Amino acid sequence: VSRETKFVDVIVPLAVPNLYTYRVPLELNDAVEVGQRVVVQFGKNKLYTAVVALVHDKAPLQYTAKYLHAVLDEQPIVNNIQISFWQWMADYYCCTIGEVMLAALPAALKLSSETRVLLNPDFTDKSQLSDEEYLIVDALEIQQVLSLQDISDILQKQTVYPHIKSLLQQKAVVLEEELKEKFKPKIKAFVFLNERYKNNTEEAFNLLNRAPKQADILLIFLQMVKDNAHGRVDKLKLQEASNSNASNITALVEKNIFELEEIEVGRFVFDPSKASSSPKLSEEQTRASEEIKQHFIDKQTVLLHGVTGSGKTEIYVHLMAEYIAKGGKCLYLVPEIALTTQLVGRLKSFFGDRVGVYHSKFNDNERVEIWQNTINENRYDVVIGARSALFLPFEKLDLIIVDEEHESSFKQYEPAPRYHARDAALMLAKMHECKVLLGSATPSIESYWNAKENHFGLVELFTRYSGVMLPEIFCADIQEEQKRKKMHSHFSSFLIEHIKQALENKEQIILFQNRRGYAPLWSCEDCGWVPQCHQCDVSLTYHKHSHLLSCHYCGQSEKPPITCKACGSSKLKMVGFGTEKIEEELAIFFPAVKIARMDLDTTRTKHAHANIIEQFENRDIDILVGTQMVTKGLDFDNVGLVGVLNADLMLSFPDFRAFERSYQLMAQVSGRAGRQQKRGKVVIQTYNPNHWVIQKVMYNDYAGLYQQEILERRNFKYPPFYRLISLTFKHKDRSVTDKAAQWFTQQLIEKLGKPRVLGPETPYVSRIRNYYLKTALIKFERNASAKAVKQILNEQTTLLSQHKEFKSVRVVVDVDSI
DNA sequence: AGCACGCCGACT
DNA sequence: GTCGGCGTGCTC
Repeated sequence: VSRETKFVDVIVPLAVPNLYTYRVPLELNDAVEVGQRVVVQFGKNKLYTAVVALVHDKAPLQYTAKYLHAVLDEQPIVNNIQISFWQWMADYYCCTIGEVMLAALPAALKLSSETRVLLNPDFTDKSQLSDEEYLIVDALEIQQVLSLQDISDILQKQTVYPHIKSLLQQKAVVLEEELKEKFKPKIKAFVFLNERYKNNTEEAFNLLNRAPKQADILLIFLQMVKDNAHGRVDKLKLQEASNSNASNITALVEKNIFELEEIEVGRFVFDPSKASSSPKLSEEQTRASEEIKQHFIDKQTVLLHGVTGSGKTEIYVHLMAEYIAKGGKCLYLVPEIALTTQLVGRLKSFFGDRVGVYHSKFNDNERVEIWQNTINENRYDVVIGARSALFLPFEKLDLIIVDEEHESSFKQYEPAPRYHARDAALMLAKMHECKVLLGSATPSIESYWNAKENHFGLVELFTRYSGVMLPEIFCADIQEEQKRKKMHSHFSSFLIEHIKQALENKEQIILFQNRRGYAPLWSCEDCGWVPQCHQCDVSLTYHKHSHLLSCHYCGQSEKPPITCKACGSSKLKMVGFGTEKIEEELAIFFPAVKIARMDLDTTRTKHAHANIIEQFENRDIDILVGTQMVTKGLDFDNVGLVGVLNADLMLSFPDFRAFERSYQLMAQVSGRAGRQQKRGKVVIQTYNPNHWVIQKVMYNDYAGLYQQEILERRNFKYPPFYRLISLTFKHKDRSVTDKAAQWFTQQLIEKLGKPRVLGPETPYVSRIRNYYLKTALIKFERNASAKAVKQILNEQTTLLSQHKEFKSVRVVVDVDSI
């Protein structure tokens, strides 16, 4: 044991800005390492699990450091790269490293203490106690242990600490902080035959001649164990197979015929690797894969742009297999929603149990298991996961794949860290010195620009893999049909006709209605025109209470026009309709048809999403109505028709990405149509069949979309030419929020210059849980120093927290907000 | 995030 | 008068 006094700087799991220094007790000197979890007392008496970020010998000068309570791990559970990655994320996304740690660690690794109140056994004289104190002591005599919440319930009061404090002084009670280890390894019970009866089963059966059920179980056991090298059988499976219960088996154990063994098993038991070789690539795919490798020679990142159905997944698998053959490790990131059993199954068929899967629908214990398996670096060759998989403790990564790179769900909004997984992956790759492959059928404008500017390598695939033709795309002109009175509520006769046809052909149908279309827009009933902001290139949003149209970005507002600026009609009104309504109406038009809906409401539970997909695959559903969910990662082989119910609603969403997103959604959902032998059809309902974005969709012209859109982005100062940081101000008093937001933006304008600051603006939802909201936006040139801007922003936030009128106003900072 | 301290209204 | 509510500041 070394004698010198050590100190550790730790990350506490709270939204506090700094690392905190603790003194290491001498006896733990050799036990403490960077990346381990330690127990520290932080504040009055709370214990927390902190992670060691630095071990050093410099005693703090300003204060006396507290001692560490304990070291939880023998080996680090977090490596140095992760700590740098956390720090980068905190700096870049303007949050605390504690918040990053909270997001990074699976909950079961973050134990925190609960204060427990116990009676002091030496305490007898209750005469001096107050009424409340008496109540507490009384309850403790019955229950022995109480939590602070229990006491609060008993007293029917919020404030309990003063009473506890008084009881402590009178030595009536003692406090205890209990830390609970939350991770429980999964235990499985196995049954095996007692040695004595191994070669003499007859004797065992003789013992059971008056217990037919048990004899039955033994018989089934013997059958099950036949092709089992270990001579053991899963207790639950035996129970199931013999249709018995736990006590039947216990009886056999008591008779010493069976023996029980409890074994810690992984939660993820795969079939043994099928060791299938990597997939056969088509000529096109081989070319793409070779190009990717060529680019990797001098580029860290490659963008793979391949139309839907071009077989990007096979290319990923092929590439990963090559890396793995050289001993490499891969991370495969997908949007949460695309992480379907279909995809995971495909990966497992190639890589067997060398695949780890990590996402938010796993429970804590499962996540800790993957975490620990990742530390044990040879366990997985590939980890497939949603954005949080970035935080796994990889020792060394060689390839990161970000599939559906354009997906906005890679960006986390709430809570902090508000990070974008694709962008964070690029940084993580830099730290691991590894390669990144971004893949999409409809790349984000930013990524495509990066590729065009030679920051990324670009590889494109224009043909579909299996020879399936790209679908035929039609427009249904809503305006035209309205004139001829042929619209049936939300359905054009054109679409209805195609639905009928598809049903007759026994083909399945997907109808797509964008939920984001719920943004309240003011729109012309005759031509679909939506008022636009003159300086921001976004649609104006209608605010009912003020009866004003206002811009989400610059905050300018105006009165709704009386007549349509496009066609002169006076039929202007608020619009928006959702999937539920569509499903309802559809059931009226097609009463005999099986219709299902897939959106956030119908997929809340763990397996709901998979169930709907399975039903659709089994053709138990004829028409699937859904939101964006239906556009993601699903491969069905019998979809004859895809309908987009209202393209205009997404085109006029008040967001500078409206066109990009509309194109992506329409292209992705169209990609669902088509069968092996037959070309699929897509019907897009719109007021503006000539809208340039719809035209690009119809001709599958991504390059055209990009060319047009990149001009708009430059003109209106949006990414990739400018970066955005959005600010949200919150306070309980409306006028305080307003004034603070005004003051803050004014200060920023002085420091950053007028054109770089927009707002403040009242967001559409202007009050949440009694907090009034205001928003503002910082826009700055791509080549300006983001660090400098963030520093100014941080200084300004500090000033706000010192301002006597505004100090209680919260500011939420969202960097690269979408 | 807790928890303490300190300031203010509404009850014994 | 005090109890208990809430705003503010600090935690190594």
